Formats: sequence, C-alpha cells, structure tokens
Amino acid sequence: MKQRRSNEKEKDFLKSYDASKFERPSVTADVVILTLDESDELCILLIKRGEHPFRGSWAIPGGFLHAGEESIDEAAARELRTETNIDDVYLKQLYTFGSLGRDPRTTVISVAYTALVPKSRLDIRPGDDASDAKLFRIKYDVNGILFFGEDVTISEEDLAFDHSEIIRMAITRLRNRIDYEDDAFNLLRDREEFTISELKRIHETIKNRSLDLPNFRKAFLRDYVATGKVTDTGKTVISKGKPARLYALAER
Amino acid sequence: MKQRRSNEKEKDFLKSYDASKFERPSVTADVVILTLDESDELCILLIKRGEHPFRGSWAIPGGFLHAGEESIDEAAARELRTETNIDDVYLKQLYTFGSLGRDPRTTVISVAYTALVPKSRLDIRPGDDASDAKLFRIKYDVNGILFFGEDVTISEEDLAFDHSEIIRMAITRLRNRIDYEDDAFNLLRDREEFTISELKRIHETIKNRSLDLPNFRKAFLRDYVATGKVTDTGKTVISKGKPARLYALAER
DNA sequence: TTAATAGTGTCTGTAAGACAATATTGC
DNA sequence: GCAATATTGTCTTACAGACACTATTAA
Repeated sequence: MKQRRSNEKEKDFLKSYDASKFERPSVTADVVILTLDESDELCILLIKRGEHPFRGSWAIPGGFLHAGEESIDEAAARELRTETNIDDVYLKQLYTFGSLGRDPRTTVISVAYTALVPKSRLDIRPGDDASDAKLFRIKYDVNGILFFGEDVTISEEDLAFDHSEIIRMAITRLRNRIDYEDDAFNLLRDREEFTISELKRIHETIKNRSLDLPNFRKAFLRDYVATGKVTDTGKTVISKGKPARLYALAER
Repeated sequence: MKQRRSNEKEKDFLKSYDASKFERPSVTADVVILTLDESDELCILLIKRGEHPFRGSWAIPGGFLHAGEESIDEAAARELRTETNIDDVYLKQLYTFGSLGRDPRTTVISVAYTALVPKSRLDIRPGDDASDAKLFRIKYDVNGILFFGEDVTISEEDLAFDHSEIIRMAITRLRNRIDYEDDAFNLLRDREEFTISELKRIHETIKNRSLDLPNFRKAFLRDYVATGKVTDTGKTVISKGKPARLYALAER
C-alpha cells in the first residue's frame, strides 16, 4: 500500500511536470446540429464515417481538438464550419462524454455541443473524414428515435460510438430550455417575420406535443412582445383563414 | 499510408488512425467540493498546490485522467476520494473548460464536477500534489467571492487557473437546481432528522437571501411530505421557542 | 409576564391550461 | 353560406409571496 502510494506520487509528479511523458487521451469536439425543415420538423445533420472506427456508420460531426492551436469551443465552431459552412450561430456546450471503451481505438474524451441553425444557411458538405453528410428527420418511436434521410432510415443503434446518447441529451436539453430561453428563434432566425402559429408549430415540434394556440399566444404576447424582444410589424399574411399578424425579432 | 491529397486530409486521417502521432491535450477532472459547516454556511474544499504551475496558490482539487484505466467520471470520483476519503455522494459533471492558455504549461482540458458532501463525512487530507487542504467559508462581496479559511482569507483572483470561474458556475448551478431537485438533502444527509427551519436555513445559505418561513413550510409540505419523499417522525425538538417537528428522509 | 421560535390562515398577483366565442379570410 | 385559421375572452387551478395571527416553549 505504501509502495503503491509512492508510485502514485511519482506518476502525479511527472504528469504535472512533463505531461508529454504520459499517455493522454484524445479529445474531440462533436456537434449535434439541429434545424427545422420546410414542414417545421426537427432535423439533424449526420455524417457517414469515412474512416475507422465505425467506418460506414452514421455519426454526428466531430473531430479532434488541435491542441495548442484552438480552444475546445473553437474546435466545435471549426467542426460546424467545416461541415456546414456556418459561423456565428447558436452553439453551446452540452456535456462531456468520457466512458471507458466508448471509442474502441483508445481513450477518447468527447466534448459535445449543440448547434441550432436555420436551414437556409446550411451548406452541407462532408468533411475530410466523412464520405457523406445528410439531414435526417427526427421521429420518435416506442423503441427510441428514428432518423429519416432521403433514401435511408436509421435507428439509434445504427449510430457510431455513443452518439445516440449524445443526441438524446441534446434533444432533452433543448426541450427543457425552450420555455425560458429564446432558442426557438435561433432555429428560424433567417425568417425575418413570423406568425404566432408558426412559432407555436416550432415549439410543438421540439416538445413533441400539441399546444393550445390561445394560451400560447397569451404567453407569447406577455413574454416576448410586452418585453420588447419581439415587435409587431403591423403587417399581416394570408394563407387559408383569417390573416395572421406578423411579428419580428426586435433590433439589437 | 495514403497518398497526400491535402495537408488537412492527411492530418485528419492520421489523427483518427493513430492518434498518438499527434499532440494531445492533457485532461483533468476537477471537483468543486461543497459542504455546510456547523452554522449552515456554505464551505468549499481548496488545496494548496504543491507543484508548478501556480505552486503555493489555492485551487480546487483535481488531477489528470489516467487514460485507459478509468472513465472521466471515475477520475472525478477518485479525486474526491483522494482528497476527502469519501465515496458515494452527490457528484455530477458541471462543465468542461478548455480555453487556450488556461494552463500555462500546455493545453489542459478540465472537466469540472460538483460534489455535495455532509461535513461529518469529510476526512480532509492533501493529495500527493498538494501541500495543504482546507475548508473555506464562502462569502459574497461586491468584488466577488471571498474564501475564509481558519487563518487565511483569499479572494477569487488568488485562485489558480480559471478556478474562480469554475466555482462561480458551480454555485450558480446549485442555486438554480435547489428549487426543483433534492440537492439540499445531499448536503445534510448525515443529519438523520431535521426541522423545517433547518432546511430553510440551508436554502437561504445557497440562495444567499432570506426566505419566508410560512411560505417555505407550505412548499415543503406540498413537495416533500405530501409526495412521500420525507416523513414526519412525530418527534419534536426544543431549542429556544416552540418545539419544532422533526422530519426525516423517507426510506428508499 | 416576555422573547423566541414554530405553525396556521388569508389575501393578492400571476401563470398554466381548458375551452367557449368571435373575427376575417377564401371558396 | 361554410371551412379554416386567427384572435379574444372566461373560468379554474396552482403556486409564490406578503403578512397577520396563533401556539408553545424557556426564562
């Protein structure tokens, strides 16, 4: 026991003094990129891995931290940019995943981020380590989440690594945040003007349940219009019934 | 080895294939260990660093991940055990800090955790990399947080690395969680039985503001007693005024 | 008795949710 | 006119907070 303790001690000393002498884990920044399609359904960007491990499996985009050259937040932004050509959107750290064996190669610590992106700004292109990149519609099933691509449908178990866990956490977090943060607007920021019904539909998508329009409207007027976060444009738009009033994000 | 198509591509390939050829960051698990003292004031365990960098400065306990031997959660638990001889308490991941230059040596990614511990279970002993370890009372000041030790008082700026930021985030998170999670009980779990006033005082400490006892009581009865999480022992305890009823955590 | 603490009751304002009723458009 | 959608209004319930009031102990 004593002996073991002094071994420990030397290891710690050397580690803090010259960390390069010791095995270090790899660190990746992985990004759950969410958007809404034309029907206001929730979509996620997945890439098809071009390299081992999990070559050929779908995964969320991510890549190794360029240690010394960038912060972990910058690594996440770089991954987002690489995959979608987007800068400057909602991008927040989600959680860090570091179970043993989550990567079959070696110890990989994955710092996961969530990005909320207006679809119109997406310019999808597979990064160097991917053979394909696609948007998938997210649907819920008794067995979990299904991902509907244009020509493929995959389930949670098909995803590489523990990415299904990461995605589930991202969706849960978004659901919990949407009531008291302005996240929904980040998903539609390209839409200059919008109606209450449109915003309600987005909330319904994220929460995966239907909402009462009169009550939603009441809360919207109280929390966004009365507080000045959103302004009434005075304009209306006509679709099938009574014209709806158009609102817009207030200037900042 | 593949043909060189672009520097980026080759870099990525090698990184994913043989990550040891590339510079990796060091990863640490750091733990904000919080407890309450006899006066129900919030305290934090800080260690005095015995090694460079920041040798001699106070810091939260932490250490390098033993890559391949433990998960990041296990590393945090190990750090907690090393410093306090405690296992099996509230220990949750807080946030991951990975700014450039947060450690002067090299890139260090720090996965921070929060531990809530009953003081009676604390058995403080400096780890191998520390020359001292002490509890400090947390006090708020116009300039930030002050830490009162038995014979030292330090301020946020005296802390090593970005540990003041980590501590502030831990306290903020605890404050936001205490209303809808049962965290407060984890800070007093050794106290078998407790009165409503005692629990209220803990909430006041964490929120750093005074609460109304009748209203606190109402919420306590509704959220804890009526739901069965806490049982009324039927006993009372006398101090200075009317005897107070004793409650206890329900058996699990 | 008084001081101190515990506990009860009441009132107000606000928010969530169910849902009825009305308004304005295209057809 | 009718169907569809938007908007307004009403009612109930729940919770937060302020605060008056009562209860029970020690000294």
